[in-house]
Amino acid sequence: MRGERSRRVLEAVILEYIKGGVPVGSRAIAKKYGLSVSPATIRNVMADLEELGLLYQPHTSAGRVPTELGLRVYIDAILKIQQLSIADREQIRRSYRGGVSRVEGLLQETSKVLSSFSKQAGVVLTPRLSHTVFKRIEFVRLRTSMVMTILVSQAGIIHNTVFEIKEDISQEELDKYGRYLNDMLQDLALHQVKARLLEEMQTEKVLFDRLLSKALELSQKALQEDIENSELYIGGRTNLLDNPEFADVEQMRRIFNAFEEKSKIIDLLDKSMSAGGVNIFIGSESELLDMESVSFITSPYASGDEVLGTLGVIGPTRMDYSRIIPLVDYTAKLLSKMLEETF
Amino acid sequence: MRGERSRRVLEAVILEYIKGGVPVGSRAIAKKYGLSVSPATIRNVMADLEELGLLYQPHTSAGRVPTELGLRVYIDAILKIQQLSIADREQIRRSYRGGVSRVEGLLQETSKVLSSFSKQAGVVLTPRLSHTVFKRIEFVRLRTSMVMTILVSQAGIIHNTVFEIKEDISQEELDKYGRYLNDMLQDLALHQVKARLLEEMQTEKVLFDRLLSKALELSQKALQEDIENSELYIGGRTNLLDNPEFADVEQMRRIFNAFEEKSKIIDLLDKSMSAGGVNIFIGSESELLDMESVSFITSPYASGDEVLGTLGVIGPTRMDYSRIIPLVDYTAKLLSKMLEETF
DNA sequence: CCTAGCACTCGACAGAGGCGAGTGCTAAAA
DNA sequence: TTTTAGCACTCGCCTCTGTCGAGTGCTAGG
Repeated sequence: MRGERSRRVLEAVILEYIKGGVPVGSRAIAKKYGLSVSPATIRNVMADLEELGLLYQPHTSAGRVPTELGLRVYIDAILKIQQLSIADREQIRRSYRGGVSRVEGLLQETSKVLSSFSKQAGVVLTPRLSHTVFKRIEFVRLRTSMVMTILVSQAGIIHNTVFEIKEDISQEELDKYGRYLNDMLQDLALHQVKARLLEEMQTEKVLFDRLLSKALELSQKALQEDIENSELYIGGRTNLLDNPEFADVEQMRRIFNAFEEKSKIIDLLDKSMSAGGVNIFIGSESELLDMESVSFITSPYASGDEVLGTLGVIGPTRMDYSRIIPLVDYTAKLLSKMLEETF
Repeated sequence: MRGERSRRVLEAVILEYIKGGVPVGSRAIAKKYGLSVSPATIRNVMADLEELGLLYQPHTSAGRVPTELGLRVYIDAILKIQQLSIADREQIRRSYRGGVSRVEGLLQETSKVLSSFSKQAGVVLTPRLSHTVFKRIEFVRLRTSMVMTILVSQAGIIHNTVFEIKEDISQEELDKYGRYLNDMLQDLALHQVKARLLEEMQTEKVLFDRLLSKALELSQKALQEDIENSELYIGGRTNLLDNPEFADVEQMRRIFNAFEEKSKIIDLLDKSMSAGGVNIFIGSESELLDMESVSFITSPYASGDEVLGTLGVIGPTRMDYSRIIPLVDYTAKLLSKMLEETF
C-alpha cells in the first residue's frame, strides 16, 4: 500500500461493500468517489491491493471484496472513529426511560438497545458473581430439610441456590446464621469469601460452636455452586436475518447454534473483558467460532473500578464499523454509569 | 367421512406426510399401508376427503396434503395417544441428573429436554409470581436511599426489585420491616397480599406507628412491579431450521420474531394454562400468531394443587404428534413432581 | 504514469424441452 | 354398485442452452 491513493481506493471499496454487500467494481468507485482518475487506473490499484491480500476477487470477472486483512487495515489505519452524535446519544439514553428496577432487566434492556441501534444482534455478558463484592446472604427454609440461599452482591446481582440438608433447621436458626455471616463477610470480594470461610472453619472457636460450624457449612454449599458462570443476554437475533450474506441457511444455522450454545460466545466475551476499551474481532480472528463472515465488536463495562462484564454487537464482517464502534463504546460507558449510580 | 376406509386413508396420508413432508400420492398409500385396494380406489376416497376439506391439493397433478381440519380430525378422532415408552421416560428423567439447584435452572433445563426429545423448539412459561404463595420478603440496603426487595414464593420462585426511597433507612430497620411483614403475610397467595396490605394500611394502629406504615409502603412498592409477568424459556430454536418447510426464509423470520417478541407466545401459553391437560393448536387455530404451518402442543404444570405455568413444544404443523403429545404430557407431570418434591 | 479501447470471462437469467409423479375419467370386471 | 385397469393429461422440476451485462486484464498510445 504505497500511497494515499491506494488508501482511498481501499476505503472506497470497503464503504461501498458495506453499503451494498456485493462485490464492487472499478467503475462504481471511479464515479462515486472523488478520485479523478479513470476506472482503468482504479483497476491497477485494485490489482495491487489484491496482491497485498487486502482485497479478493470471488471470480475472474467480478468486482472486489475486502478480505479480513483488508478490513483490519481499514479499521486500524484508515477509519477515524468519531463520537456518536448528540442526537444518537440522547436517543439511547431515552431507551432506558421507564425505569429499570433490576440489574437483570437493565442488562437485558441494554442488549436490546445495542441491537436496535446497530441493526445487528446485541449481547451482554452478565457479571460473574465471583468478581463482585459480597453484600448479603440470606437463608430461607422452604420445607423440611430444604434450604434456599440468596446471595446479593454489592452491584445488585442476586443469585439463589436450593439444596437439601441432612437435618432440618428452623427458620429462626437460619436467620441467626445469616446475621453471623453477614457480619463476617461484609465487603469481601466473593472469590475471597471462599478462602475466608475455609480459614474460619479452622479456628478452634468454631469447632466448639455448632452454630458457627453449621453456618459455615451451609454457605460453603451455596458458594460451590456456579458463581463462576455468566449468563448471556442476546437481543435482536432476527436482525441478522436481514443480512443478505446469511440468506444461505447453513451460515444462519451456525450462528444461531452459537446463540443457543452460548458458551463459545461467553468465552470470547470473557477473554475480551480484561482488555480495556473497544475490541474488534473480524471473521476468523475470533478463532473460537468457526465462522467466517461474522464480526464482534465488544467493550467491557464496569461499576466503580471493578470490571463487571462485557457487551457488544455481533454482525456480519460487512457491518458499519464507523457507526457501531462508537455505539458500543458509548453504551458500555452509559451502562457503567447507570450501574454505578443505582446499585 | 363415511367409513373405516376413509379414516384409514386419512391416517395414511397424514403419517406419510409427517414422515416425508411432501404431498403424498395414491400409489404410495396403496403400497405401504395394508389397504388391499388399488391406487384408483384410493384416489376416489381421497377426492371425497378433499371435498370434505380434510385434504388439499397444492396443484392439479400433485399428491395430497392434510389441511388443518384434516389434522384436527386425525388428532381428535383417529390418533390413539400412547404412553411414552419406558426407555424414553427413563432417558428424560436422566436428563435431569446432575442436580438442579434453582427453579430457573430447572425450567430452563426442561425447555431443553422438550426440544431435544421432540427435535423441535421447547418452551416453558415461568410461574407468574402473582399466582404463587408468599414465603418471604427481605429488604437489603444497597446504598444511601437505595433498597432492594427480594420476594420468595413458596414454590421457590424469587424476584427482586430495586428502588429509591426518599429518606435513607438503615439495614437494621429494614430487617425489622422484614420480620414484621414475614409474620403478617405468611401463607397468603400473592395476589391476596396486595389487598391485605391495603387493608392493613387502613388500620388505626398503623397510622400511629411509623415503623409499620413505612414497612407497608415499601412492600407496596415492591409489589406494584411486574409480578404479573412471566418469563419464557425457549430451547432448541435451531431445531426448527431443520424442517424443510422453513427453508423459506420469510416463514423463519416470522417465527424467530415471535421468539424474540415473546409476548404473543406468552399470551397463548397463558391462555392454555387454565385448560387442564394437553392442548393442541394447529396452524391458524392459535390465532395470535399469523402463522400458518406452525403448531403448538402445550400442557400446564403445577406444584401441589396450584397451577404454576405452561410448557410445550412448537413445531411445524407437520410434526410427529403421536410422539410429542405424550412427551409434553409426561414432561409436564415430571416437572410438577420435581417442583413439588424439591421446593 | 495514466487512460482509452478491446477481447475475454463468468455469473445471472430466461426460455425450451424432457421426465416423472400423480391425477381424473371411462369402461370393463367383480 | 363397487372396484380396478388403462390412458390421456397436467404440471412442477430439472437440465440445457443462449443471451446479457458487469467487470476484468492487457496493450498501445497520450
